[in-house]
Formats: sequence, C-alpha cells, structure tokens
Amino acid sequence: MTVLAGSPRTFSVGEVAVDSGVAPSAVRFYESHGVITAVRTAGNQRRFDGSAACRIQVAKLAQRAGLSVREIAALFADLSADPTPDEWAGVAHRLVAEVEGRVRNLKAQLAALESGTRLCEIGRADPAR
Amino acid sequence: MTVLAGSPRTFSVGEVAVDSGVAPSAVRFYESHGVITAVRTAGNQRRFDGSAACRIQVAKLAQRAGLSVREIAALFADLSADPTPDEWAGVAHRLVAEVEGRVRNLKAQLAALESGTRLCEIGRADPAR
DNA sequence: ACTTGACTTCAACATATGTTGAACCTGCAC
DNA sequence: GTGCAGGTTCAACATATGTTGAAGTCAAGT
Repeated sequence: MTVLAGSPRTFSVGEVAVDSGVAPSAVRFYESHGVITAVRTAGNQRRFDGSAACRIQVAKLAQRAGLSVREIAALFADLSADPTPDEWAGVAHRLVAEVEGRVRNLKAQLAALESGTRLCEIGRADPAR
Repeated sequence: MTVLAGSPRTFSVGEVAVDSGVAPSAVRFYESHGVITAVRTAGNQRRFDGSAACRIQVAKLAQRAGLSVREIAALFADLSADPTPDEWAGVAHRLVAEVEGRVRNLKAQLAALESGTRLCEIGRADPAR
C-alpha cells in the first residue's frame, strides 16, 4: 500500500553533512544544483529525507568517475524521496552503464589513434615523410 | 642508433589546434600546464613536435574519462618528444588501467552502499526504526 | 525566557579549465 | 622590404565546483 509512511524523520544540513562526509556548504551546493532536495521548516531551515546522505555519497562516486553535477542531478531525477532499493539499483545500474560506456569509448578511440599509420603518426619521423 | 633524426618538422599553435581539434587558446593552455611542450623560435613563437596534436587528442579522451589536466600531464611525463608506438601503447595502457580501476572502485562502493542494511538504508522508513 | 549552537543568505574568494580582447610582434609570400 | 595572417603576453571574463566570512535568525535545552 505504501500509504503507511508515518513521519519518516528528517535531517538538517549538518546531519546530512556528517552522514555523507562532505561539508555543510557542499550540502547546500548540491541542493541548489538539484542533486538533493529539501523542504523548509516554518523558520526556513532545510530538512532532508533519509536518502540525501546516500545521494551525496553516490554523487561523489559519480564525480570521481567523470560525471558533472548536472549529469548526476539528471541521473537522480527519477528517484523518489526515500527511494526503494529497486530504485537505487536502477540508478546504480544506469551510472555503471554510463561510465562503462565512456571507458569503451576511451578504449575504442585509443585503438583508433594507435593502430596502423594513424593520426598519432602524423609528423613522426617516418620514411614516408 | 636513433641518431638519424633529421629535422622532423615542427608545428605552430594554429596547426596543432587544427590537427587536434581544439582552439589555439586551449593549445597554449595545455602547454602552460605541461600536457604538451614547445620550443621557441628566435622570434619567441612556439613550435611543437608531431606528437603534440596526438597528446591533445588523448588528453581530451582522458578528460572525458575523469582525469584532470594535472593527472594527464603526469601520465605524459615519461613520454619522449616524438614518442615511439611502444611509448604510446604504454601510455594508453596506463590510462586504461587507471580508468578501469576507477570503474572497479565505483562498482565496489555502489555494491557496498546497496547491499544489506547498509548506509543507504539509514533513515529509510524501515521497521527497525 | 535565555542561551547557544546550528541554521539562513549573500558576497567574496579559490581552483580548474578554458575563451576573448587589446596591444604588440613575427614569419613568410610576394 | 612590405603586408598581413597568425603569433606573443596579459588581464578580464566565463563556467564548474566548492569554501569562507559576515550579519542575522532559529531551535532546543535549561
């Protein structure tokens, strides 16, 4: 039924920062760029759901693999608040697929540059000069 | 012997830019950051060897795979001017190894985040709350 | 109710990766 | 030997990814 949510606990900027291992300023930065989302208290403070820290951890991994913050926000776009393990698995799968695609492309381009009398040989001191 | 080099032809900024597919300003940028090296004419103009355009092409690929310019300069550090195909192969191998290592790390970390009652489950509306 | 640590916004700074423009200089073709 | 396309440096701008500091506000325990 999924209707029995209760009030699943929220987290402040500082808590998300500790849970995700980044600075509070980075938490605000990620929120402003759509990697995580927040609701506001009556007093205008951000409150995050439990997925925020995890999103940030995945975001950091994705960044190290070469994705921009914009791309990561897009990757997370179809993730609900408090995502199910299935949703997380889908995101992880798409992330890995994207990165592996980039590696395949890297290898293919390198092969093209290396093989035969190819682009990298232009200007080499070869007999055919 | 390797002494018979002759004068293997050099390239201006504009030629390298065309050959590598980047802007002249980017060629100067890459030189200032050690991705490529230049000698100077009597009139202070840069002259590149034939490997410069290829270095830049490989650098662009490496950047798309997540390496910084500094890391790329380090990758190229032990590459001679006018590198042999063997040297290029070594660079390509180390580049691919580095990127594949990052992907392995990405997958391992994602698996850790996903599996069991792990980090990503903190804050989820689970019974153990 | 007060205190105090954590929150807010905003602007400035910092680093990485480039691009653009001004002002001036070179190299090569004629 | 001249013209001019293309080179030079330097500073400013631009975008991405954050951090820091000031000035003020909120929340939560006592």
